[in-house]
Amino acid sequence: MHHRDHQTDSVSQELRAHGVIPTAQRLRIARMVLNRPAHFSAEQLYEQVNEDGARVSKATIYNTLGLFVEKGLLRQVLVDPSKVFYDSNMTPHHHFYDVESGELADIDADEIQIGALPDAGEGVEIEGVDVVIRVRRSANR
Amino acid sequence: MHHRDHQTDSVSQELRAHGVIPTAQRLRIARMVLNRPAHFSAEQLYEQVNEDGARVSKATIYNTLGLFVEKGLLRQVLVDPSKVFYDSNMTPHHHFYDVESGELADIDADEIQIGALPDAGEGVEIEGVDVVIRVRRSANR
DNA sequence: GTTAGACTTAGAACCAGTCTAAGTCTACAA
DNA sequence: TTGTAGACTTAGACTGGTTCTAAGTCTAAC
Repeated sequence: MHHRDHQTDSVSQELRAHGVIPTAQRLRIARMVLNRPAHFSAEQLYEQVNEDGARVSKATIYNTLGLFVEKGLLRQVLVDPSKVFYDSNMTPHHHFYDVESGELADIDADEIQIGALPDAGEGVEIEGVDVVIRVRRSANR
Repeated sequence: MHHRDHQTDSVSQELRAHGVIPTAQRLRIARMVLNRPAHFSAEQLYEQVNEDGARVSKATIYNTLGLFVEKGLLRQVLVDPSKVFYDSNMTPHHHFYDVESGELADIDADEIQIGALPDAGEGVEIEGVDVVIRVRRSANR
């Protein structure tokens, strides 16, 4: 692995702040994905990370994605039954999903007013609210 | 296949009304699943359908679920990254998803007021809006 | 320097879902 | 009643996203 200043740069600090030990692979992934709105699948990330010759294994891609989700650096987006998408935008927001192209677009949380949430019951904690608007860019025009 | 009155009963008519030719397998599945609120996976349906000795193949389970979704008799619910759930409640509604147990519960559409939807753009048709509230029945009590 | 523990890796394994090719059923015509 | 066509069902092979395993690498601390 090349020697870089892995200890002091801002991405490194961001990982530490979330309880993630920064390794070369995690930094490489974090630089491509965090601090920039991005929607991507594990496979897409794998290809992007290894564009210039294989460096990071698939197992590490999956391990890192799982870890980043667990530590609050990424969210999963479930829109395609066949694979998981990840979203680096951690601000509260929702999604347009183009059923035909598979494209995802963010919707700011304040563009959708959700009224009082129904009571979930005793001792039930709400972990998150996901809104997906499925759209079709029809064969018009 | 046993002889029953496949042509005139109400389930049969419901299938025909949705453009689905009623076969013995489709009727068996429809009777277990339609006209009753139900959340289930393909695997769960496969087991339930064949409780008393194997009758309906996995391929037919998947074919039938896909057909029923296409014809508006069922909806898919994407909450678990590893498999698809199906919902026989076709009235507009949303879901609580218990992250730990995997249980799904319906929320009536009118319990969640969604404000004006953001404009999706020119010639873009909204196919559906899915709201999932992820909950955790914490380790209390 | 050694060591321990955490991380990464290649490749095997897993499993939900799809495909294939052969067989079955049904409706209908002759 | 037989033949035929088209739609459906089936077992089992296959696919592809994801996870597991076991061995190797790295690094921080002693």
